[in-house]
Amino acid sequence: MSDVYEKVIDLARRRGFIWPTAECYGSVAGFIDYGPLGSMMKRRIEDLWRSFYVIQEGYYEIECPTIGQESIFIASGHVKGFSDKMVQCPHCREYHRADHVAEGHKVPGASTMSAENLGSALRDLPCPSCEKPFGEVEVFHFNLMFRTSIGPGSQRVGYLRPETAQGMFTDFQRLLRFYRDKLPFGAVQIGKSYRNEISPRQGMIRLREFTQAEAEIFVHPNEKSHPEFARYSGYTVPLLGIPQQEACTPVVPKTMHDAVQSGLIANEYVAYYLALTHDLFIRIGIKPEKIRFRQHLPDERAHYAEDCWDAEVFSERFGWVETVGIADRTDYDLRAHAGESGEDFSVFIQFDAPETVKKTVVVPSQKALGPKFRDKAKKITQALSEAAPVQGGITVNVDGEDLFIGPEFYEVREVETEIQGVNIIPHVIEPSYGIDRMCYAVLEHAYDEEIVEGEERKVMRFPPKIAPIQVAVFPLMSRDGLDTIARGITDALRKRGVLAEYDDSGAIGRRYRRQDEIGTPFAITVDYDTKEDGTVTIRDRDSMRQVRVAAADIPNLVHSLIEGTKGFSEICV
RNA sequence: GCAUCGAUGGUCUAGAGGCAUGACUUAGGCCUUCCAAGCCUAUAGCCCGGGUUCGAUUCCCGGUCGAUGCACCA
Repeated sequence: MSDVYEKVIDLARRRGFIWPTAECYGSVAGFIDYGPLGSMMKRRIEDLWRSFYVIQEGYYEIECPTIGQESIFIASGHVKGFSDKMVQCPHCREYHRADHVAEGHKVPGASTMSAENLGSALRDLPCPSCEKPFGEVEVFHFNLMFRTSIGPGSQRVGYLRPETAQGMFTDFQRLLRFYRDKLPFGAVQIGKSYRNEISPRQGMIRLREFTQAEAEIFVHPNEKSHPEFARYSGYTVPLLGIPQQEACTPVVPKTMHDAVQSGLIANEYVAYYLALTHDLFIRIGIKPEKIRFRQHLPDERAHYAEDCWDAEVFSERFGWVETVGIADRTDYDLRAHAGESGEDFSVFIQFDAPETVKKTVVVPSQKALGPKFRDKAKKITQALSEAAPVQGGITVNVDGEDLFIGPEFYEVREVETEIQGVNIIPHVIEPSYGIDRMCYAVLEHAYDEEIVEGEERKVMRFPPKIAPIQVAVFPLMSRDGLDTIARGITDALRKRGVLAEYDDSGAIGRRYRRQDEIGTPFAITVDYDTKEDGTVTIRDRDSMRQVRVAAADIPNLVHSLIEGTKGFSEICV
């Protein structure tokens, strides 16, 4: 038991936060089960995320299938781009990225080469592990997407989604209607995504099935000022921009206002969600000194992305872990789906005032054309209105025949037309959260041990809002009617919507410690004074301080302590 | 996926080719008027498959999971 990771994972396993999946069959790497307390905590984190994105921002949540048809992922680029060309050395049986090996030996165009060509390029190159030349090898694609088929005996290919984002793009037209054709708007989704990682390790950090919370915010390409930017413009966030990374200088704290003004962050939208993420991280219990925002370097950023930042959280075990990605993805995704589906993914932007455009046009005279040209009149009319406006006769081509139409058959007129607006393809701002990584960070950062009267006390210092069990209720002795009173208080708390646990087994000190270890923020104890004056003690997990309060006030008091509208120190006076 | 090492009650651990230790936890009881006290009792274990052997949890081989290194990856 050396580092915090082992202690945290041990505690999480013992107390029902995180379990290896299906242990009775021996588990599989990259999959985990959330136990009773872990599920509760994860749900509370997701709900806090919702309170930011859905309630505060007004981006409604949608829920799309985790299996998608092939076209979706052809459009998104995952069918092509989400796979690696791999090669196995026939001598030492090690796997390598074929393109990386070729690049290492300066094979021109290695990164874009086909599998066949890469195979022949590798023939005489030495294996990076055993140095022997590869010889005749097969270069194969390893796609990180789980592939399946839809329907019985069907040829229809499906994939388990590798991200939740595509659902918001494929529902774009419906969403646009839902938001009554106005930009900006956003939609979010919390759900499972799947990536068939080659070798997942690092416990909860790299999973094959994981939970993402993603927001896709659709904005006008030229209007990237967030309407609520004032909320976070003075908010300071630790930034590790490209300049800092290139100069190897430390993180700089900057207000969002300054970061946007100086051009470090591309626009207000990106900056806004950086600050919001920081805000959310603090609220779920991630330590401020273990948060930084790192900007993607130009070569790691997707070619279409305008700007991209990762929120990284420091872990004693894993170092800086990317937990959230916040990117301005421009119009790439919508254009991709427009191209693949042939549908229109644009938004009509109405001008404040219609623009009037003066144009000279040809107005054919139907009255004159009809009698003269009979059945050809219709086509001639059409051709005339598209012709350049010249006086004195126009030659038009109808059914391969050039016809001269005299000036008596048309009129050249100056007209004013009104243009009501323009069609644009919105840009997408995408904050994408790895919920499992957040859960791990919360567990690791909450873990604490201290020595109390010569005994080690393990405490999970979760924020009250995140703690799975919100309050524990104990009778000092499980007799003399104290247990009945305590059960009554437990019921009253439950009626108030508080998750309360009753416990009367063993010594009181042991019961406090049990709750400390699972991070229950408050404990109510019913003692003999309760029978006299109707008061109970309420104990604060972090300070271990106790105050007497009226038992009748407990449900409302605990509720406000959990919601954070009241702090424990306030009730101590 | 490769290489090395490991796997014993829920947790930590002793152990040997022939009855599997101890501690903590948990449960029940006694005791106890606020921070893992004490006493009694109980529950619970040799990762899976194959081989060698009269007999394997122990030795051998394969697998699974975990740790580490390499590779891979956000």
